[in-house]
Amino acid sequence: MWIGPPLYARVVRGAEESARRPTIREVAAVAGVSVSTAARAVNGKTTVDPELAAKVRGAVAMLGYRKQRAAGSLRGARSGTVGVIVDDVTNPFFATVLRGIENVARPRGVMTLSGSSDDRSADERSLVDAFLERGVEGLLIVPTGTDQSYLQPDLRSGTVAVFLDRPAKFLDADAIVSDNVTGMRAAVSHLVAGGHRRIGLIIADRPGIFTADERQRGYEEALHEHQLAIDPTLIGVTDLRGSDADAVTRQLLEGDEPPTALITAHNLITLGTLRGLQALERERDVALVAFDDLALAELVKPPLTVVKQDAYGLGRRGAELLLERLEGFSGPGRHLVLPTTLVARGSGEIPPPPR
Amino acid sequence: MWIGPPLYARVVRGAEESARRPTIREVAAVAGVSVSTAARAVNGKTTVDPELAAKVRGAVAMLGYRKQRAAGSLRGARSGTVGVIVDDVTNPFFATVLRGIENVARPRGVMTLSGSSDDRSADERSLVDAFLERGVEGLLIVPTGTDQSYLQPDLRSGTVAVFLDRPAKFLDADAIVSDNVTGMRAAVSHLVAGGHRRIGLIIADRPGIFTADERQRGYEEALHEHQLAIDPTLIGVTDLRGSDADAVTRQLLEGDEPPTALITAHNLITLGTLRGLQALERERDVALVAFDDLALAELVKPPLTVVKQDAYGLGRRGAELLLERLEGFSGPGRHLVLPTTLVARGSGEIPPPPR
DNA sequence: CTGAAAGCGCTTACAG
DNA sequence: CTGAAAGCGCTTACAG
Repeated sequence: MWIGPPLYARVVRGAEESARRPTIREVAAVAGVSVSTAARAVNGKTTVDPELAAKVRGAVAMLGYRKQRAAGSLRGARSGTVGVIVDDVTNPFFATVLRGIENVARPRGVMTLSGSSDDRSADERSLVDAFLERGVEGLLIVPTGTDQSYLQPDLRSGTVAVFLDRPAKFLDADAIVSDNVTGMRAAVSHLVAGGHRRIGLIIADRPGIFTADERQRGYEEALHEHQLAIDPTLIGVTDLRGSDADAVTRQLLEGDEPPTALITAHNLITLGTLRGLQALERERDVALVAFDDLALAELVKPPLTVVKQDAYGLGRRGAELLLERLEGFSGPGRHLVLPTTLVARGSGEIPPPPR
Repeated sequence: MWIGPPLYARVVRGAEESARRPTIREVAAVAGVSVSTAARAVNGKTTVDPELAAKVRGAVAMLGYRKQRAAGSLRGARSGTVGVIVDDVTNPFFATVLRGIENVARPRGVMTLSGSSDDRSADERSLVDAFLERGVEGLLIVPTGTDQSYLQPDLRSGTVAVFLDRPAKFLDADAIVSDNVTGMRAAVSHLVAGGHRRIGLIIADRPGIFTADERQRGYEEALHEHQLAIDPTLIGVTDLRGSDADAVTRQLLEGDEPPTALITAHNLITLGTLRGLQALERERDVALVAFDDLALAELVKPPLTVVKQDAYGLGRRGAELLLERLEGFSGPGRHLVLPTTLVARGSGEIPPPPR
């Protein structure tokens, strides 16, 4: 076998001082086998003479060889990456979704590229572009409100997409969501059972966002079911992130016929509402049921009654749906709905004032 | 120009029904230019006739072309990815670090592969392996305790690594950490100034973990400075995640000469300690200063006095250090220390009981 | 400003 | 079980 000068030089120098990474060709040269055999050994194929495989392992260790999957993926090998887009990793709900994905994907050799869209469609799209350029096999997306039909061509050419927490719009794809309507109905029913008739809802101003719409629908359906009127003065609307939930809460409680109980539609709103209640010193006489659990929920006074979502399960099951398709499943989009759980801790069991 | 049958067929069919992604070659064919020119246009090089560039853009749109960076990175083009390893994304501290990284890297065209090590060295290494196989240009790592010298060969061949929250061991590399010692000293001094003499510390059992060691050192130095003895019966040790901090706290407070104030060494411990204090109904008479802020810290009773770390800054500045090296900076490892801030909210201002 | 050609590091049939 | 060779989709000198 003839070894050209540059290769020869590298092999002789070993891994000492080069700026380049060693290649499979160099591994093969050092091990004294062909590139094919070196590649087979590196990839753990069983059809390799154990002695040669050992030589290859030795060469790999000596050179500090690392396979570059990018090269193989050009020839059709899997890239072993998926792209994940969440609203904001900094929100524990989405961090938990991400961890659920990772815990399913990683043991199967799939790593996650991730990014936060901050619920902006433009950011969602630029993240999708960036991920696809980088060869992800699939996408797990918490979609923004608008429209996901832009993914159609990519789905046709083999990319797989699964939508988390909210379904895609104008696109047939797998989706996995929480049972927002039932969760919200449970919150309302719990308060009604506790004697409340004036139940306020504090929700973010996100028309078109699935979770917001569904939760509002659950609220209205439950009121209807309990023969209670939908009173717009009981519904407080915050900005997208719920950063003014504090003020909105106070306003709601300072109305003429204020609610005796409140429901907050997501975890960031809950923070503001708690602040508002504490500022008014009303946290012990206004009932509160919060959508989403919080780390300190049991430790505030009174402890927070919540509707828990299975954020981790959203990630896990979503990743499973994706991996099934990467391993060959094809068929129309599947829609999974994960149950929510009402956890009574105290704040939701405050009775209405006697009248 | 001769177009072979398969290419021709694809072009004629358009993006309709293929399972393959369109290539730059097809874009070039449709636009009626050479591959070189198509590539130049796609990459936004200015040395392209505007008319041809427009044709190329048209072909790109028509075919739904997406560049495969993997191919280019084989020829030396940048991969536009970095790998991030944190302890656990589910911990808001690390999620914020990750977001800080993303917010610096993404505008510069660099996407993040990420994973949680759960503070296990084996997981750290397998994540590093997985990321390097996938062609990351650099690594941002919250290292586990052991030893990072295994990265030496990769650093020599051009990989860049920056260590976050804790420095690397046995490896010369950039690192950015919080000022744990000063933060802990501030906590102790604050309590001493409030009249406390018996100040307990609840810390995780992580010998060799930089943050734990430094915080314990800060605690001991500050006691020394204030002429207070280091009393082992005032130091409670929890497991790695602080999941038994509840029990450890109660034990500490039920000793013969219990502390009148407590310091918790990280956010997960704080949750357990608060639970322990509430169970004993002592949260209003034992002072508490917590390392790390928490979402509901202002809303518990009494509101939590904390030593805040700049988690976001850790991510941002860490990413900046990394990008500087990717853009050519070389030199010995730099070490940055970010200040911490004591935020007095109530729990840390509880006076010791009169004696 | 444009195009033909080489080559990055792998994987993958194919022949032995 | 092994090896020689082709080729994935780009980028990059190089020649015009």
